[in-house]
Amino acid sequence: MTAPRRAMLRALSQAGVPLSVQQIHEEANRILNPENGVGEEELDLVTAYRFANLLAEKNLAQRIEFNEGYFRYEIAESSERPHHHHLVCRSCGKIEDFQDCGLTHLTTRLEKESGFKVAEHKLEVFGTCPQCQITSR
Amino acid sequence: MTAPRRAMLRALSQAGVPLSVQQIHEEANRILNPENGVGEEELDLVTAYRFANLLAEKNLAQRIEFNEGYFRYEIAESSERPHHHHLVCRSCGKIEDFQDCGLTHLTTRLEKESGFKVAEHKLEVFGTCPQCQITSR
DNA sequence: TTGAATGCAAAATTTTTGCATGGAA
DNA sequence: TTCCATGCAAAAATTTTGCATTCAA
Repeated sequence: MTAPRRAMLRALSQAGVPLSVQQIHEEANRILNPENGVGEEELDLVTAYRFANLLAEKNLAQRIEFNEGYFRYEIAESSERPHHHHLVCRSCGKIEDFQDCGLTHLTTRLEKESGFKVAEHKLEVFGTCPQCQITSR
Repeated sequence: MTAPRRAMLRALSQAGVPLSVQQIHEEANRILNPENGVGEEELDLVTAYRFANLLAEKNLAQRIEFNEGYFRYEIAESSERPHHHHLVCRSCGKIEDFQDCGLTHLTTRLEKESGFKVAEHKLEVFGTCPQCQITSR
């Protein structure tokens, strides 16, 4: 367990929302040394890519997509942070979690109808958060 | 309406499943001239990128993500092809559609609980298709 | 001490942009 | 004719790989 990895894990857990590799890189560098500016990072972007891939391979993190064209990473489900999905504000990017997606019913139905064995589902909900609804009026 | 665009639209509609830009490019070239091999395409990959972006901007196509790290494109919902989601085989890549995702309930609940105005949801289901379940035994 | 993780450089891949040409309407 | 779409070249952005060095255990 090295300092860069500790910083990246901390970045992920304190963010509380899925982060892109770029964001992991930025946040982790801030944690390592808040004084540093851009270009004087101690943590290389390559290391962030490698670590993110590693986490995903080992199923320690999940890859999430918000229709941005790249992955975000989030610490895997656990008893502390159980199965959940995201409600994303298209305007300001705010992310809220929600649980009880109620998809077990659907899963059962699909398995019956299609013969597939369902392993997982990916659900993200997009809209406008309360603040942005006011602002945009 | 040019030949390349006609071919790309036809590729999308005859595929019936969301295609990546690379796939749109390949399929459209096949349609334009089945004799051509790789490297002698008449349709440039750049054109496929531009057209895919155009379709998405104009809401004539939807961007779909299957956790592959890139977008797939699918002709937008219509009365002929109403709101649906995808059931994707992780083993062979087979894609089946399904309707009645039953998420209006969830949407209502989320709007009430979070104050968000929900605009859309992304749902994709992953698993193993019947054939692959047999093969992998 | 030793293997794994890192940084740096470079390469590979993917996507976008600029610009002159060509073709549809 | 006129403007938009295209191809080609090049650039930009993103992600991966190679390798020597460093560091945690």
